[in-house]
Amino acid sequence: MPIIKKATGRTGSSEDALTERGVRFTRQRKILLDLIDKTGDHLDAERLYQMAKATDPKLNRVTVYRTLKLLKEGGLVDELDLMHQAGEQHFYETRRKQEHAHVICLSCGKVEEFFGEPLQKLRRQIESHFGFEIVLARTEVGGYCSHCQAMRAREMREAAEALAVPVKPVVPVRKPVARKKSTPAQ
Amino acid sequence: MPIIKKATGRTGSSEDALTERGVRFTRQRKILLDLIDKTGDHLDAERLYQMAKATDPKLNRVTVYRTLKLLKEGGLVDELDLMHQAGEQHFYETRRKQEHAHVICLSCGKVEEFFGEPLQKLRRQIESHFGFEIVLARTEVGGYCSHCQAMRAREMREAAEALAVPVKPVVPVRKPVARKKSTPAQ
DNA sequence: GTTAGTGCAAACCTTTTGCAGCTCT
DNA sequence: AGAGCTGCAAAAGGTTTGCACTAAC
Repeated sequence: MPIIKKATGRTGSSEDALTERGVRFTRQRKILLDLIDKTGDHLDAERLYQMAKATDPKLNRVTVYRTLKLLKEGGLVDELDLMHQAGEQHFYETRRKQEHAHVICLSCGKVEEFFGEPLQKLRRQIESHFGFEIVLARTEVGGYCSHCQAMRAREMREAAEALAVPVKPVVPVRKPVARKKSTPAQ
Repeated sequence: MPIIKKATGRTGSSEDALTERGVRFTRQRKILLDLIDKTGDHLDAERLYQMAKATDPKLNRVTVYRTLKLLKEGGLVDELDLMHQAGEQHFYETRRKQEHAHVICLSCGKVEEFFGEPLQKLRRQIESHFGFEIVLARTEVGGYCSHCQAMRAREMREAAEALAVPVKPVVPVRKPVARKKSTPAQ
């Protein structure tokens, strides 16, 4: 398997990061890298595939997976799970200099990014504590954003009133994952 | 879907944690909860299934998944990805009072746990920064343990000597996931 | 002209679902 | 008795692989 050179200088685009060591910067890879780079969002493979098809209708889903694997191994993109909020797929973002945590609202799905010194401190402590060489780190936090907290409180109150029982906190339930159902003869 | 009561007291076993709110503490669930509780390891669904079958050969894989989902939603167990070091499966551990990070060696697969104040500080900062209500948090760190660092250094030196080229650091490559292959007519 | 990359189809692993029958309480 | 749970079979979602062909260097 080819190994791609880690981005060291980043003179301009990410193009410089590839090329060395026999890795080819093909049309397909250019499209995909551009998409990941330019979209601020966290995209998953399927969405990336759909977007890439707009530019190149012949581009195959498999190429998306292979490219993502390459970029991931080369340290150009990071893979996220986002707490599996929407299923088992992975999400991708271009690797940034500054490490950050992802904060996911389990109700509305909004993702916030948190930068802060505890992350650096954590990293240093783990390295010195275990003599560990960190290659990648990922911290994800799931819960409820301020907006959804208010909404949930209201819903809970209304439900309680409707049932005429005293309000009692309930363990939060993750929204059921929207699985695509087969539509048997609609 | 039934909701199970969060463990509040934990007087002895985890049994008290269930029972309320119509959730039944069945033989199968007892077996599985015991396994997760007593094994220090991080088990995935398949391994858990195999181990449970030793006690109850009729226990079905589906029951494992359903039980894990229940325990997860009830906050009794935490789900880990362990950096997908071994594939796409999830790993489980009983929820502990003290939050901790998982440190995974990408070479030998060893998992260490790190407790430390940066984790608490991170949590507090995220809560106050976003007004976020944290339900669960997960931080995973991948890299090389001290043992494997030495090993990799040696291997690299040897490879370099064999090729008679100057030593040059290489981007670490994740070990290929061991996929079960179909054995077409051996 | 080589070597690496692509597309296609088919496999693969992990997890979920539908439903009839069983079992706790 | 009845809600809740289990097992079974079958499906789904997401990802990977084998192979012949194509494109980048």
